[in-house]
Amino acid sequence: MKHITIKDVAKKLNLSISTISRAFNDKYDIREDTREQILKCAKEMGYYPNPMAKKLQQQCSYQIGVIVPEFLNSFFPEVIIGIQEITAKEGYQLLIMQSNENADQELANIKTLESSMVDGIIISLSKETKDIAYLQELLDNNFPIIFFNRTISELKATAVVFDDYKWAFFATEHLIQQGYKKIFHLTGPKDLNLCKKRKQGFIDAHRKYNLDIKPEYIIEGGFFIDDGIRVVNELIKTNNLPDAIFAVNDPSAIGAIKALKKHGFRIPEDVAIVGFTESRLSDVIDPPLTTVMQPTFEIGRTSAQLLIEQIKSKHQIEPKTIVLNGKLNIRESSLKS
Amino acid sequence: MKHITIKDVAKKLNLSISTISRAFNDKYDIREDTREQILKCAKEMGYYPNPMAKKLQQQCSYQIGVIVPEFLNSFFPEVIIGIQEITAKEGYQLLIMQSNENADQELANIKTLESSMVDGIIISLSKETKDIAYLQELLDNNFPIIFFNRTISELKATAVVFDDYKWAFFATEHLIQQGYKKIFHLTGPKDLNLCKKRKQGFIDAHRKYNLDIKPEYIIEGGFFIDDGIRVVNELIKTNNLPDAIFAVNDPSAIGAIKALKKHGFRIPEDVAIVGFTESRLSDVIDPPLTTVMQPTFEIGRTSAQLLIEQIKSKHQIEPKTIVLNGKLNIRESSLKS
DNA sequence: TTGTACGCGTTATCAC
DNA sequence: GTGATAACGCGTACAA
Repeated sequence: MKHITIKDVAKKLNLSISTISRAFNDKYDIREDTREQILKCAKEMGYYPNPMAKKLQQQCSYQIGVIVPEFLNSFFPEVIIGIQEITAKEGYQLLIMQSNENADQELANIKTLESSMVDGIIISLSKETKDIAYLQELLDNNFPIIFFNRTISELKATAVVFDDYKWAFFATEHLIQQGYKKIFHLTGPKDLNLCKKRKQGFIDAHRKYNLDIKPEYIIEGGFFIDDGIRVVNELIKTNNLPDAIFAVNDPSAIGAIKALKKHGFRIPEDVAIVGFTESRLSDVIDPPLTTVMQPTFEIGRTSAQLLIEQIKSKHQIEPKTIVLNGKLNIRESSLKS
Repeated sequence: MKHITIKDVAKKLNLSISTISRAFNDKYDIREDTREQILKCAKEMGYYPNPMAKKLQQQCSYQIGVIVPEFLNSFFPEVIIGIQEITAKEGYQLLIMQSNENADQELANIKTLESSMVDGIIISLSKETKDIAYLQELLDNNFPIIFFNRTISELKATAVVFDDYKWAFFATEHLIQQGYKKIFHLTGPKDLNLCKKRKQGFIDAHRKYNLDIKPEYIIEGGFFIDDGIRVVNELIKTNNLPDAIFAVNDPSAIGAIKALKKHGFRIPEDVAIVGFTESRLSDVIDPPLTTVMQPTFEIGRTSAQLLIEQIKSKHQIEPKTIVLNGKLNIRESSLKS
């Protein structure tokens, strides 16, 4: 099945290829009837411009690279759907890659995308990324990159983030207002901004209510179910359980719930739990998990919009940080009966 | 940041562009030392062949389209990861699209991918797809397409599927062997092969044990949590609960569990539940869900391998159906105490 | 309004 | 072993 080219159409209609081309790019003068004739004939012949040739000619790929740490949890897929919503409308396609939470893989992905000549990149950093030299170099060369959710302070770039501080504050405040006194925080990878922010929100909420936080109230956890299980098992073993737990994210919270239930503790009667980042799981776990809902689709849409803006504008755009808002979904896991 | 081209390298080294090109495509004669010199210099200058030009010249995009119904559940993401494993190695990139379980969207995706000149497509059909004329036309034109999981009988094409019949049979048999007698089956969209197969497995397992299936034992459900909830609520209302339920997939099973628990029924004491298609959720729900594990990554890898095979071979390849194997993960939700 | 001719950056087919 | 040169399919100054 050989592809029909512009030449075939030109030959068929006894016109030059430029005329055909013009009919398809409506920024040129062309008689309306020839234009219509061409479009009609082209459609009949099944012609459409060869994207490869077009890209080569225009020196841009109309493709956007997306790098996420993973897409097994629903968070990143939802963001990607948001991105796709915008980019599809503008005629861009997505090359989606995952870093697997691995900095080397991430760098390799970036280089692959770069050499694929994507017009821009939307990225959420892996949890272990520290070396940002290469990214910064791209940014300095005016290559369009938008960061979302997972960012690093040193990076001078446009980012779409969630107000982690505020909502961690609210989530903690919710527990305090429910009357819980001894509240533990399970943190995530400590280099990530969002973890720092969530931790700070946790601390400042206590400050507001003049509550003490002992050092052992803040425990290094992680992003996965297993992290929650591990940490809570340790607490149970050392007989040092809190009234309530504020986990850095939902999987971690779910791990905590599973471990507690396994040892016969009731939730929220014995220990209340609050998660972060509404996920499909929060409504499946028993009891349903109180958690902070992030505007995942919105994050995607905003990132995509900013990126396309940046791609289209030829001059440098001043980096800015967009902070999106969320919501606290209160469910059984944190309700004092 | 202008890109370095082959010309720049040629000029710098006082060589012709053909020589440079040869150095990068090692199928031609070239003196080893000039070759090394070129590669070294190119690296210093930051040159790499422009993929767009290469693609135009070679008339193939080195990109593969992937169309899935959704990627919010972990099933499709896992398949995609499997696909990526293989394609990345072979230098192909993925254009991932989702049909949103919508036949029109699916067709639009196919056409977009086609006009993007992807070298092939890997697709899992939406649950409502019936009109396969366009796909069949592509296939007849020798365009490489691999179907996985969701297929339609009429389609003459290579497919990678799961042995839905066998494992539905085993899952049902497991319930029967546990001593359950009145077992209901919640089905999925009835046009999909996999739903028909799972239903048949359910029926034949009963036949093997000479158990009757009354018509009302088979209930039209759906693929989502809400479908499970809806159906079970109806059963509760009409006071017609079974001993056990075999659901067409995990979300459906989880919906059933949620509805039952909400009305105070215990699982598995009052009603046992078995799901299908191991998902992240099956281990989060309480009690843990007995379910059939599909080799998601393997499905992806196999599909990718077959597709690449088909892309590389110029002549027609006889359609074949690859059937992959699974495993029954027995957990609490189906264990008679 | 339309046609001619060149360039985009490669690879491939010739000569030399 | 290396260098011209013609494709690949398109957009677009420039000429007509």
